[in-house]
Amino acid sequence: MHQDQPCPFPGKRESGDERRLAIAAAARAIIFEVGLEGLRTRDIAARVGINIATLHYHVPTKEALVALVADSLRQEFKAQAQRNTRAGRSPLEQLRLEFVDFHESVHDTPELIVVLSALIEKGRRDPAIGAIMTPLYDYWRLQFVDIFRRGVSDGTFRSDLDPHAAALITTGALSDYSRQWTSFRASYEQLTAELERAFIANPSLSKDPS
Amino acid sequence: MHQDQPCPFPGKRESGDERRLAIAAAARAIIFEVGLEGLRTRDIAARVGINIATLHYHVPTKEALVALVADSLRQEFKAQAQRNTRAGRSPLEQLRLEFVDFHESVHDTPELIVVLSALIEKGRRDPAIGAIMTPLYDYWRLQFVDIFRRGVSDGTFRSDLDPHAAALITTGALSDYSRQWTSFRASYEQLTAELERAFIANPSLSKDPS
DNA sequence: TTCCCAATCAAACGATTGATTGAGTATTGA
DNA sequence: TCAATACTCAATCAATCGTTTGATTGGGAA
Repeated sequence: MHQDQPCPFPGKRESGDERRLAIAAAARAIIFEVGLEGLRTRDIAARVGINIATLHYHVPTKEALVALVADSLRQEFKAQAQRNTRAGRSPLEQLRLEFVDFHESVHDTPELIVVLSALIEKGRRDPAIGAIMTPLYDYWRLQFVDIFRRGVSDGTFRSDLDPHAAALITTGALSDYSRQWTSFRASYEQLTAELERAFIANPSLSKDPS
Repeated sequence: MHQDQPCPFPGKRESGDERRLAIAAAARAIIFEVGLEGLRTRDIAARVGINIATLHYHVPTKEALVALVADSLRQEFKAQAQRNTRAGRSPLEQLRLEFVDFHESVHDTPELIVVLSALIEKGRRDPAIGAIMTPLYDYWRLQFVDIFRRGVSDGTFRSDLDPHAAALITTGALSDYSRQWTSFRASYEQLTAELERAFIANPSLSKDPS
């Protein structure tokens, strides 16, 4: 099995944090490839390039390992959220920024949304995972709630728009698209364009009604 | 483990088809409870009330068993589609019928959409499962494509509406809702109402613009 | 009755699973 | 220099996994 450079300095050990990071990354890749039902501790250890006992030294149980993956996702989303501030931008600009960010995220790390979905589903049954994943998904949706709420106030979006429902529609459409884009006959651009048209205020008041 | 009346006539054996049906139902229930990663052939056998060897007599491998579950979903959706014909109804009526049908389906058999999602995700890696699940999900979405297309023609929906994109948004929002409805602050009625407002033609042409 | 065969089961097989043991080796601070 | 700490691994464990074997049951056809 492939092993992505376990250590930049051969012979030198990685620190505990680096190991845990590498373990989480390997676990993610495997979940992406064979799903949670195909996740084996031995495969993770092999991919990181360490012994199975070493894996258990850093992450005591498989349960803790899945929680580690969940937390690594949380940290990654948190970092992404802090990277680009949306201050001073109009609601429509912010919405389009979210669309672009999501597309880049799916393009750069396609495993991300797949693993996210798998863990959200697992969080439905496992409270420990749910405690991490549910707030994470909620946070993403609340970003849209905020955008829509302010867009309604300034007249960008329809006055009868329900921010919570609209946010739910948006995140649902985006995540569904990224899960299944292979079989869709609509491009991402078509999807986001339709989402915009679905929510923006009626343009016929300022445009020529045909 | 619980066992739901394996045979109406105690002592009499079930036919092969009945057994396979019961096996599929048991497997579905287990997938709903513990996910694909928790699915064990022994647990299925125990729930049906048969020996593990008998299970393998009817369904040779675990792989074939998952395929059986996928096919049982396909048959169920097919039956549902044929049950209620939408002939002679307006596009908006048909859209609302789809909303009601979906809500009833989620309410009556909440396991359905969960197992469906799990198998669609598995179908992303397993061609045998994908061959069953992808057309199934596509068919559902195409129902909406048809509704939107005809709704655009007769002026019910926006003239600039993209039927494929709108269908993708609709199915994505519905499936996402049913997967996560516990943490949403919007009700199903709010969701479907917002979906309608997102797609129907601008009412300001016939209503008083404030 | 006799034979056939779908259906069933108790028991076990070989492999794999997550996890542990105990003996190490490198690193660090005193 | 030395002991404590952090880390690693070969070897192994008990449990569980999907699957198989070989025998048995019972109803219908010949």
